[in-house]
Amino acid sequence: MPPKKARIKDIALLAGVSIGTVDRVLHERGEVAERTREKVMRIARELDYSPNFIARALKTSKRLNIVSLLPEATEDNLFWIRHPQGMERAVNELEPFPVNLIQVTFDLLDENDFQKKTIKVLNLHPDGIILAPIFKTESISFCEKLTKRKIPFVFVDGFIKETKFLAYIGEDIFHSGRVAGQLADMITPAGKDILVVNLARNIQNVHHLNNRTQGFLSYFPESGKNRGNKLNISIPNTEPETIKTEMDRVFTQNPEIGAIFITGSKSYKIADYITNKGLKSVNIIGYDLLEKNIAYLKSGIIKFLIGQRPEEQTYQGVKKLFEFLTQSKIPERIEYLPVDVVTSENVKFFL
Amino acid sequence: MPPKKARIKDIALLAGVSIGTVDRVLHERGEVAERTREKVMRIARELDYSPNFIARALKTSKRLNIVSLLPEATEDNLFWIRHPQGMERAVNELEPFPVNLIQVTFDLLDENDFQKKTIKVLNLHPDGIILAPIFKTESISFCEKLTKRKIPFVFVDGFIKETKFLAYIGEDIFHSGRVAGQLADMITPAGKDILVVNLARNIQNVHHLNNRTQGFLSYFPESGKNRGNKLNISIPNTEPETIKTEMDRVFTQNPEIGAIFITGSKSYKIADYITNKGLKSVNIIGYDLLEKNIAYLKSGIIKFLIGQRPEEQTYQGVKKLFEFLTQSKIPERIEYLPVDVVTSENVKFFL
DNA sequence: CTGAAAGCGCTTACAG
DNA sequence: CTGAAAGCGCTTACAG
Repeated sequence: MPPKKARIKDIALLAGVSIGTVDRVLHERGEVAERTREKVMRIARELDYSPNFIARALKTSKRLNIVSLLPEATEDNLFWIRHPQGMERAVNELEPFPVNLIQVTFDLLDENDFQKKTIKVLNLHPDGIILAPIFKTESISFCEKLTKRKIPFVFVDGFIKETKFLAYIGEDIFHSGRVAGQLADMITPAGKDILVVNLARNIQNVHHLNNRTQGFLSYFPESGKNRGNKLNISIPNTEPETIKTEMDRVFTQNPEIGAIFITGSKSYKIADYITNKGLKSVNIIGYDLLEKNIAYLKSGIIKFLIGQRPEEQTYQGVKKLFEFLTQSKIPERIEYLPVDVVTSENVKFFL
Repeated sequence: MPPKKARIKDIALLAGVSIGTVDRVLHERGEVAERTREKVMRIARELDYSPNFIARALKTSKRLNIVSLLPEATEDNLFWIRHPQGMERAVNELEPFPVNLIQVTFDLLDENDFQKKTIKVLNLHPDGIILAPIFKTESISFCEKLTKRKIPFVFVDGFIKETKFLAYIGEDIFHSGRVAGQLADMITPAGKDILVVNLARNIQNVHHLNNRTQGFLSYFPESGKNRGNKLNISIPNTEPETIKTEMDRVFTQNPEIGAIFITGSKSYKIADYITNKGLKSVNIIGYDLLEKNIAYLKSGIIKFLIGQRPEEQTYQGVKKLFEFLTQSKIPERIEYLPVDVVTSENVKFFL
């Protein structure tokens, strides 16, 4: 049995003041004599006072403003399509508590647009923010503003360690690459070569994708059985023509490629190429449960997809902001979500 | 903007009665004239009234009694060790709302003990129950009592479709077997044989394990590349001696076994055998993240473990009971959790 | 600078 | 059978 929770009434009684005064002290609303203030604070601490969250919620129908700033999901970049769902699910679950969710999106390829949108976000008077820090410099300056205004922010998809973020929820990038490496090693004959393809549209992702690549490659010398060459190419855009040219070149020089690892979310572009060429014995491993990737997973061209639970990232982001804002619960600062190994047989559970 | 929520005050006003009367009608506390009752009910429906859960929680400090009835985790059966953690996490998260969690456990091998414990559970005046229906007949009769008393219950680990359960949260048993089949197929040379081992201590599990076996085997004719024999044995107990005898016999008759699938959670017992024999090239696939299984996963003897999120099962069980009991939210009746594919590289995320 | 009072929406005990 | 009132713990506006 935990000791009965102290109420402001208890504090008031012990301090010999009214509950109004206690409230003024607790909320730092000023207009209180310094001596009174100190006394109240001391007693509150002694009683280990924390406000009754339910009573507070009943009284103040003030809605919490949670604002997200994430890339817009476009025809060309569907990775971001599931993030909103997680936030909406969280708000629904919180239901009787009034939470406003305002979703602001920016163009994944345009720093200027991001910057414009950060201003828009600030004008919305957010109580808390969910942020994907795609553009590093711009994100840092935005985060500094947030810190100055004491607006807590949660990172998803990646984090910038130089900022004072409340929490990061997402992938352990290097390690997810390692998992992919292990899978490639398992299903590829030991003598075959392995190709890593960086399909980077925008330069911002380079760090991210490099990290995955490093993780992938790190598996082999330490634990792998594969003895083939490890090749590594970047394809500057995702036009079928470009991909064909680059891939043709690689395959001409290295006919013994047995597996391809694509570090971005567009494995299906490479799967298109492999299908057209009729290269049946090449194992593809990629990221993210985009519709087109899943189609190739089911047809067997893609063997594994690594999932990073985009929906779960934003779901937990909203929940953690809520708990911090309403109950001062401090979350785990860095929470790595599991690296999901997805095949044609278990994919249905992840949708 | 949703329309403003109706309060009992609004109903009272429209019905021309006091809020006390409205409350009596809403709570079926009787002592209300039939005409009044009907009028109040009609207006409540028209206004689409639902109680303000927060105000109710503030007023009634009645604690909710959630009781779990699960097998006891023993030295010999550690699968059940993580279920309590999920429930405790849920209760913590619900925190400001008063929830009592009482955990009752029974002996996994003893129907009589189970039955005794069901009586104990009923005496605890539970508001809702988390149940693992290991013993079918006994579980059915217990569930009937619960239904009669209008006590909602949630199944984990398995469900009995003949009962009126509120929800099931757990594995899709057949399909998880299929996933295992696919993994075995991927990592085993096409010409090798594949062995399925049923390590069943208690007969109750047979249906469960058969189901996994069926799922496993179903993969090959439809989608597999493996052309070897599929063997299937049951080992009646887990004594090293027994295992050695049985396995020796199988290997003598079938020296070309390339993979072993263990349908229960004690793959480590088979891994012990394989290690002692020095059979390096046999791939083991098993279930559940027991410590000993994980050790073999890390050392490479076990290639894959299938995870069924035991902690998540009970976590969601408590949350769903809570939401049903306090807010009448009806959950998805059958919720299959993802079949987790766990390797030595991603295991750390699942612990 | 401080206190007393009203009220959030509901539940409960009491008076009639 | 019905109504009026008190109170859950907090916040807010007002009076002094």
